[in-house]
Amino acid sequence: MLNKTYNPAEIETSLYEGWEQAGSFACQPESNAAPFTIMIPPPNVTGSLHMGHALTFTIQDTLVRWRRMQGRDALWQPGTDHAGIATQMVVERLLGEEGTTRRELGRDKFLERVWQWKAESGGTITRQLRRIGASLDWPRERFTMDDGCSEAVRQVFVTLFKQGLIYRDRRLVNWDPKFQSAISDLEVENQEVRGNLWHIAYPIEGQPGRTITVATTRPETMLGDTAVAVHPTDARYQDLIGQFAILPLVGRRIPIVADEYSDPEKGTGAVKITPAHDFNDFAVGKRHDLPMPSILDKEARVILGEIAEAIAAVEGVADPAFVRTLEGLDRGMARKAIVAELERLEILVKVEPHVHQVPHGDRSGVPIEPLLTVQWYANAHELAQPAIKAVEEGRTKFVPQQWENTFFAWMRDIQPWCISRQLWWGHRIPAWYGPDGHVFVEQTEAEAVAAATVHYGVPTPISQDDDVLDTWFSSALWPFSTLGWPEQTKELARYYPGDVLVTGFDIIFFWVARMMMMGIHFMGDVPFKEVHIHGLVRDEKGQKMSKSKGNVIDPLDLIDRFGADALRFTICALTGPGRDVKLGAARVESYRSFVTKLWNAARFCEMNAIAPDPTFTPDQATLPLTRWILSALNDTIGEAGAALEAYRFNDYAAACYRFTWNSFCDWFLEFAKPALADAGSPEAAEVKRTAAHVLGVILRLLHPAMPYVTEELWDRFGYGERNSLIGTAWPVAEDVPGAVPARAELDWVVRLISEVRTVRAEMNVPPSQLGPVLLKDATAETMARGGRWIEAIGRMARASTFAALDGDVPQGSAQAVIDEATIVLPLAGLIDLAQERARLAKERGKIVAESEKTAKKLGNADFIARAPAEIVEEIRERLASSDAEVARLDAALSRIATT
RNA sequence: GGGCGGUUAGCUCAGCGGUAGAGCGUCUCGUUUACACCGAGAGGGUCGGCGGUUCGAAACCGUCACCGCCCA
Repeated sequence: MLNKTYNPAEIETSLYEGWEQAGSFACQPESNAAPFTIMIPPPNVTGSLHMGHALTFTIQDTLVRWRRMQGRDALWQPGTDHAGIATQMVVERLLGEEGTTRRELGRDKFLERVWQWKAESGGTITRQLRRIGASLDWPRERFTMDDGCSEAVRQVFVTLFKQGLIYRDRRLVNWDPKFQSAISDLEVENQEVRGNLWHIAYPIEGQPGRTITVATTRPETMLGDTAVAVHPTDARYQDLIGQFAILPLVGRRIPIVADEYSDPEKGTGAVKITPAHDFNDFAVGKRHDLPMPSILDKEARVILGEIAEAIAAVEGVADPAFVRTLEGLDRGMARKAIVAELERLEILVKVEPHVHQVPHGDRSGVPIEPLLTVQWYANAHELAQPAIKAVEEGRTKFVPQQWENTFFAWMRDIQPWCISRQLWWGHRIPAWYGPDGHVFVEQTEAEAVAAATVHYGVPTPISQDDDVLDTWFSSALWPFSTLGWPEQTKELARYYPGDVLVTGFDIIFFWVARMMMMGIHFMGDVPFKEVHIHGLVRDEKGQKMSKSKGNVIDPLDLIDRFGADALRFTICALTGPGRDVKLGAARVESYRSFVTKLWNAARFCEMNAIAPDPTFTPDQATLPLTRWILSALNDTIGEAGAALEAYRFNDYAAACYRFTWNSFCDWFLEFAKPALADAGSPEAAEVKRTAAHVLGVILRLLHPAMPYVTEELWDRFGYGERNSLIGTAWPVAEDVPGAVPARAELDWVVRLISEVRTVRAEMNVPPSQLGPVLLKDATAETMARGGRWIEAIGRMARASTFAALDGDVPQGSAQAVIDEATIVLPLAGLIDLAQERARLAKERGKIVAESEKTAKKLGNADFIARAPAEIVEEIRERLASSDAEVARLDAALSRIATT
């Protein structure tokens, strides 16, 4: 016997282990089935499961389980990426707690330590993914730092280098002073900061007393100024273009240049140019061929080395002694000192409070310092072109399609991709330098040594580049490196390209773009045929979840409280295309009711000895009841499949919910009760076999969304072996004979019972009070139909008898209209006639309004002339039926009119 | 400043040319042997504003307002 209530915690773990041990998640490379491949954007190895993961993995698992049931050979490739910065940070923090540092330990020991950490703690997220039921092919789990992936990285790097698509360059990068590494544009977050706009007067050379006032948010960078820029058309400064200003504090003469970058509307219209510490200034510096001295070091402390020769004493403007005191100061301290000195010199004209965007490292949280360094770059512009083309040509499709625009906008304006990172944890760049700095890029040290020997003519010591590659460099290879590339494995041939990449829109630039570029370049084909972009998970109020807001919901907590199925079904129910998902515990709690409802329906079936009968097929149905539910089931199968096909998880969930609760439980099982009680009849046998069939289909339809409870019920009922639902075929609609009349009949019964219930409820007739249900003016066919359902009408409409009414309506009757007939409920003494008249009048009012609306439409000659004939016909029928209903209501009213 | 998305019942959303819908919540009734994580019933909307196209607009077009996100 099933328990009275469903307890997810009791069964989830053992069901999952059962599937996993049975190899139910495994792909079948040797099979003839069409493959279905999903490559996950690998989660960060330091990560733990958050609601975003719960959303994306629920969607993916729903797709994978569905396709697997459809007979596809599903490969859902699991794994994690090595998350260079994040992982290094985690391990450094541990070292800090132990009172040591990465540098004290040394590179090799540190890396050992990271691997140790990975072994102990790197499996958190993969364990948690099991809790939500994700059916990933675990034995194939990969890690971006494992040997195979690392070999792929080296091969790709060397190949791209030799193709000229990877090169070293000295340019500005986003420098994170905390990690002391370059970071990606995408790891930079602009934060609004309340700062100041400092207006500083720069004296004009040779024109005593004349100054040009620049406005800046970063006065500390002025040590590195090499120009002042004004807009070419700015009338205020025309005569100064080509002149020189004296840079305060430093004493260097710097040109005043005309450049459109300067905005006449902002500040004073004159801006100081510090090419080595600002991206815009760098561009100005390039255009005007300006020197680019760096005045901040890798920890964002002042250095004077590159401007030492320029430092000069200028009376009242520049004091070398002051400048020398700045050396080694942190950028914040330097700002204070410089502002104070400018004040003292009385060349600080104005300080204006100013709110502006300051770039911050998304992990370190500190302001990013643009820094001139030599880094490795990939020519993203070139790699992007085939990726753009692939999307233009529809070889990769975005769903919803609008995200293509985001992809195009990013890819068409893509900047050189800085791929080197000044970290220890990651793929060390396979580049070695000779004593003269000549670079040898090879896959192994031995090959590099050999190349160096050839180059120099004698064996020559070389040393490897200290830097590692951006984590995304290896993630970009994931769709093929995990399949064994560069080996030409059978998996690679079979599962590449993948069918769909499922991810959030914030990931388009990260994985989607990069996987596209690398996939096309190295595999000659796109890495996935579709990209399904889903929304973000937010809290109930629509706020983004964040630790600082304290509104984070832990999916594991929700699973503990309500079960994985409830969480998963909630996610499906709330996931419309391109919509964010607003999720709170209350939503999950309410969808848990659905899981319980299914459980209880199954329990009811069990109590009535409903058991699977593999010999049953829908074409054997003979009764209106069974034909009706089987036909409705066919509709649901169609809706659910079409919804999943279109990534409309909300429609899929709603179709299953509606059928299970509203059709199967509310009506079918209720109608089935007499047949079930009368176990011996052929009708009872058919109803039972049908109930078992329908329940089995419900379990199959719901399995992708609610794998646990459906598998449990499937097994307990004996539809199949233990853990077999996951591998059972997805249902298809099967022909049901006589479906149309069966549906007309049951539809009528449902309407009759509902009408009677409505009238009784509105007239406050207590359910315990039974009464006759009489039909006036009903055709013989209608009466026969009602006669077949007399038991259900009695039980569900609280009817003592069901009969035709030939004579007058009994005193004190309530009435309602159904098709050609009028329902008469003789309730003398139980109802208030005045109230009943009011009720009928109100009903009549509604129908009259409807009738008038349609009549008006038909009175419009243009409508008759221009609307399609079938629409006109439909409106005519609507008018006829509403007029007929008004007439019946009028008759009903006149029967109980006061006299 | 540029772009994208949104604005429909108290809440969350579906509908995207032909009678305004669902789930949840609310109210009323109900312990009828699957289920109170339940059953029955009800109430609740000039579909953000204004124009336009059309026989017909919640839907299509224009415009404005407000909200959210992305890029400068």
